[in-house]
Amino acid sequence: MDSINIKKLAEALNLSTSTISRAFRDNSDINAATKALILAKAKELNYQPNHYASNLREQKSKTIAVIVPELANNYFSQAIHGIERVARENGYHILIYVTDDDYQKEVTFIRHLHNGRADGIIMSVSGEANDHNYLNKFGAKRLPLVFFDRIYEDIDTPRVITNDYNSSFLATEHLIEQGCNRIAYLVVNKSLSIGKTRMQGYLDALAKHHVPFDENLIVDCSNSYEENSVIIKEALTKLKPDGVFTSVERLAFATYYACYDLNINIPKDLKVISFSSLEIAPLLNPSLTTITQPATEIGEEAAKLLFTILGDHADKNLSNEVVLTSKMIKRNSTMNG
Amino acid sequence: MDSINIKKLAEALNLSTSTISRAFRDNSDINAATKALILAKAKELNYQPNHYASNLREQKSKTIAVIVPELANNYFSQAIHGIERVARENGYHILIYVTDDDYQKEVTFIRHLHNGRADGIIMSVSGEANDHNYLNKFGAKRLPLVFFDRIYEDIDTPRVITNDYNSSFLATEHLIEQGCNRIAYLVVNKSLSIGKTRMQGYLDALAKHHVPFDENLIVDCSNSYEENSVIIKEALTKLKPDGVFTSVERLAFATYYACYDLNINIPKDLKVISFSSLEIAPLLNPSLTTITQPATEIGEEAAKLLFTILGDHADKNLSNEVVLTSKMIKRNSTMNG
DNA sequence: TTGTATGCGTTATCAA
DNA sequence: TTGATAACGCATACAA
Repeated sequence: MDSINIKKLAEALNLSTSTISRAFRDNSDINAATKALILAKAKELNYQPNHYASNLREQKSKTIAVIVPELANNYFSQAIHGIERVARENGYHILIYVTDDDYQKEVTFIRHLHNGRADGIIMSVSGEANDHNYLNKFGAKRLPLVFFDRIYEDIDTPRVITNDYNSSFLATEHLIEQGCNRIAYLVVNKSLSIGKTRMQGYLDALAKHHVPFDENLIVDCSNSYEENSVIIKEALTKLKPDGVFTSVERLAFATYYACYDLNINIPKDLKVISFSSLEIAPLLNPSLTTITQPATEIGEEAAKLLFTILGDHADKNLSNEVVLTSKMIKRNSTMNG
Repeated sequence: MDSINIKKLAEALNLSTSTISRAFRDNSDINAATKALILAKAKELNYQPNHYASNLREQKSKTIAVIVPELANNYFSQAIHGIERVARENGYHILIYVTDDDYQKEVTFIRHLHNGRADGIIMSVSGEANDHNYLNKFGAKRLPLVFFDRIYEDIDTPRVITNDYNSSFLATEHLIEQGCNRIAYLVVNKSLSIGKTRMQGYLDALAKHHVPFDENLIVDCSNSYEENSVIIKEALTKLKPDGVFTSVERLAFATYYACYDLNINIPKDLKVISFSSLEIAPLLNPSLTTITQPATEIGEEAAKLLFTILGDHADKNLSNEVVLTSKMIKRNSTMNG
């Protein structure tokens, strides 16, 4: 192996390894001149302190892991971008893990991360329907963890969420004001906390406006594009809703496709509103009314929260929950005439 | 520190650390019974071999770095997803770095990755316009590197690309066949190899069909949304093209917005075709004719290529270039009447 | 301000 | 089949 290391650099300069080491650590006492000398020679020889040796020695990795259910989703891409930015500014690196909404993968990822590879975890969860008590099994050794968007309510850890209840309430109210009284609510997994919160806003808005609630109008969809196509088409033809509120953007897309196929006119026959971070919602046919979550900001806040925890050694009374505000943007998919 | 390590586990079982270590390595000779015993106890105590110690010892990290210009882009999200999948299957982890199209960041990332943190790099480049000779400065120590999509032609390293020249040729020909003879070509950076290749297809198609080439119709755009809006509106009004071919999807979106503002009807007044991996292109108004790259597959191939290199110790004659095929999907944005 | 010596947690070599 | 020991590359306590 002809690769450079601290010892060779030390020999080349006729110095000891500790002096070399000090040149790369900001706090240590070292003569400015020797430091400059060392850094120059290091550059020449392309030397960098070995990351794994440093981390083994210092017992931390300057790395955080990000676990998301999916990547082909504007929301998560933007959130990751936000996390990446803040991490970079703090000198941290990020590892990405995609669960594909598979609970088992989530458990495996988390388990394996507890081997020193990461100093902390930022996660949007996948397994609400399953036992998430596994997170409590690490005892005091559990890595600092921050949830964003999709959370486990019974796990006590900081989280960044949006005002979903309120947004759902307003979205439903908007549909009612536009004249809808048979509003279908499309959800991927009713038992997900995010699904439940969003559904409650829907229910309460119906109640407030004395719109009768029909349980059949809660349509439970899947993660499969093909299955959803069937489910939604059947719902549209059998239930004849005049409004659709979808809890995630891909269900809105599926609704659009279904309407194209079934010759249902949006917004004339059916009004559609959706949670979505799609930047080109105005370009859809028709332009889609959205509840837009501040995805990038959510990622940034989650990262900041994690760094606060990682930095703090005493202050444990940091705010445990950050709630950001989504914005409803009315477009043609819910307009009249 | 109450955390578990190999020594404590050894003590707990009255065994030596070497035996413990062997239980976790598949190749070593070890009594099946003791191995089972060790693994059971390890699970009980939540022990996992420390990643950094292992890596320091073995001089490899089982980690690859992925560097992309941006994340809020369907193409790169899908590509990363593909990379992630293959990496996972091979027991590798992935680090994500976003350059925001900043050459300096790219250089910094690459430099810092040469400290053992990653075993290899998969990158779509950002700095074609700059000096990319920095990649040759590492000598024999340069990490295995695979390019995808946006490449440096003068750097000798494996790459995964698509048949861009051909796609551009066909796209331009399609517009000509639809009756266009003033076809604008919108590009982000003319000097990027990907921009050049794609442009050549455009030029050759014009030539083949004896459509006069007007240099002004090559419109050089930027990375700023606002700037592009101005540039494109001016191009549409001054140059009066009857067709637009955009080299990246966000320029197609910008064109749509501009046309909405200027009351230009697509496809009647202006036909639009674009490179794009947008899955909801059919939902746009009007649905967008695209040249769709197999983004996920590109990511997968890039990862496979890298793993071939990482695995190979002798066979250096592996194919240095993988070319995948894009597909043109005709939709309403280029249809007549 | 610099050098010496030790240990971080693991794996490989060698001996038992 | 198992154990003792050295080494991976670095950072710190302590000595000089």
